[in-house]
Amino acid sequence: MFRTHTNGELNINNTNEIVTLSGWVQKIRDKGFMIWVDIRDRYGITQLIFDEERTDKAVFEQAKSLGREFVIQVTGTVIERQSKNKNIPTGEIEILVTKLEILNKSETPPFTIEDDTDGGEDIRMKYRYLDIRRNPVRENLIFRHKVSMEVRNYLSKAGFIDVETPYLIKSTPEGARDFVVPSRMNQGQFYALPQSPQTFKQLLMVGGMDKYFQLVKCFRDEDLRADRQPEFTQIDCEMAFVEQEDILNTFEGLTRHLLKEINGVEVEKFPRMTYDYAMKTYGNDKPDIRFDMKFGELNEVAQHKDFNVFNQAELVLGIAVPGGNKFTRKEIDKLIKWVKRPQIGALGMVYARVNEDGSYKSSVDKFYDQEDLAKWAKVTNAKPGDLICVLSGDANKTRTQMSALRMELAEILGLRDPKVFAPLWVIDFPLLEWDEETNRFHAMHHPFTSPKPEDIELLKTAPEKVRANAYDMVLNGNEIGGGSIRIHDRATQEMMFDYLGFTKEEAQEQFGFLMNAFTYGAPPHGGLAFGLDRLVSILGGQETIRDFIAFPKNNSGRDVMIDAPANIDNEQLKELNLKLDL
RNA sequence: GGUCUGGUAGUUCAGCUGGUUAGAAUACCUGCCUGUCACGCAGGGGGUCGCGGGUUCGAGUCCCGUCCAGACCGCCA
Repeated sequence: MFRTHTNGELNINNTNEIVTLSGWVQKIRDKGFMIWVDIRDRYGITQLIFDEERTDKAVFEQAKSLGREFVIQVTGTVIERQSKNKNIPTGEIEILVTKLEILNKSETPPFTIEDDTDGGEDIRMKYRYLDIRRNPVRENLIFRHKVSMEVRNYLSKAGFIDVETPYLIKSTPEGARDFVVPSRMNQGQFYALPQSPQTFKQLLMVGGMDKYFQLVKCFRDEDLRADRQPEFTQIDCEMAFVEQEDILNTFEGLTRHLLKEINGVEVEKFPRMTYDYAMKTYGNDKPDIRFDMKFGELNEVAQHKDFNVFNQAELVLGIAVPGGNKFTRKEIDKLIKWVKRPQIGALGMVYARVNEDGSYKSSVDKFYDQEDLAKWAKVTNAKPGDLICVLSGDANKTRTQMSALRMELAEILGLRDPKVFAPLWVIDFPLLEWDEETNRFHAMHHPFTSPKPEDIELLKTAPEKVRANAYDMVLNGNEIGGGSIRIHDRATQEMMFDYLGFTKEEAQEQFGFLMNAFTYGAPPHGGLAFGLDRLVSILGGQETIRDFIAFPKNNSGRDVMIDAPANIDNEQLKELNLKLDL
């Protein structure tokens, strides 16, 4: 037997018991006459003691040979410590060791296995198995486990059936780039890894499964970000015989359950916001509503004077920064420099201070008097002590820039509290989106999304105005889930493919299986998918999803631990009938 | 595909307008230490300054190229 107890459970009540413990050497404190060794496992830390008087000489010498991260097994007596450590649960006792066995030695690890490690991202990823021994990473993985178990339990109890769908499927040109897998048995042909099990879950609805869910890996061959991995996990769900309202209620229920069980937070009914409103008010389809700073459109109150920058602008936008008047000139200059960075791309920023006495001081006093600025304050809802920031130019660009500035300001002001949760639904997304590159419409969500019946007529005259039965769940400025009511009849689906620029033959070749299925009694259905990695990281209060993934990829899509992707040898290429042209 | 930032000891970093033998902390090794728990004290070892080229009497430092890492933009139905 390797252990009678874990390293986190012994306390003063176990005094005088003879126990066996196993674990890793966390720390050795050699005082000469006495050696303390902290032994660690997943459950905690227990202090071992070896001393000249009470410990057998051979064991004492053996203890001197230990090093960091050695795996050891000890047997000894639980004794009360002379000086106690109140910071850890086992801090009142220690083990007077009578038998020490080194189960495995260890090289000196490349970084310290501590909460505040000295290791950088790169080295931690290369030795991820050591990184996982650290409390924060281990706790994150356990946290993820808790979230996914809550999800499974909740959905299972609600009658959802977990069905696995295939990973080796067919490449389609819509959406993100596919990861492809060559087929040996079908030379010259390729599988694709699914970007999502979309069509399969719809076919499950045709198959009468009614309520389906799956915690499923999805793959997208696109560039990475701090919150984006090439393989990621979705909580994928679909329901038949439902309207949008049923789906919103079901998954609002799930999210509320998670916030309560995982975070102990009760939230109100989720606010709903149309896509148009979100874009106009926050410049963004995933607004962070933990704080206010809504956009105010200043065209009417700022375009009557000689200030040409504003007069020539399509849109003049202002936001009121709460308490922003306390910013120094230097801090404001820094903000101006920030919006002028190429990533943001604003040409400048106009600002107006709202003094405590209600008077104004702006960077454009030459053009605007107190009365003008009072109107700005009204439109942006600025109060005394605030700072009004104004950007102008092309409408879409200005909204995007202001949205970035709003988030930056919230960050500076500490308004993005990870312990505060502000979920909402964004609804009525546009069905189509014009793509400049290919000069045609793209499905904004995906081509299986149904248009709102009352907007279908617009498809002929103003396709960009057609709204879809599509919705996103947004939490703290992140899209954590999205879905739609799907098309479930062949004619509408054919029409959609037609609008998206597919020929009849292309549509049939790529999605014939789905449209055929629709002709055999497909029920009305719809669903939603959550990004589990992102959801977990937000509930866990952290920015990056990487620390909630056991073995993540780096910025360039590489696994630096196993060094993948890698070359394959010529034999393998030959077997697949592939030639490299590099 | 693009913008920005970085690459110096095992690790995290400092190293100014180019100028002796490239530093600190931590980790590691040795010794000392009668209750440590971020133990303490003394000593020691440890460097292809990412790589290639250039400018210069002289390059960690300046220039060009390149590779790697990170953040962001494009992209992510």
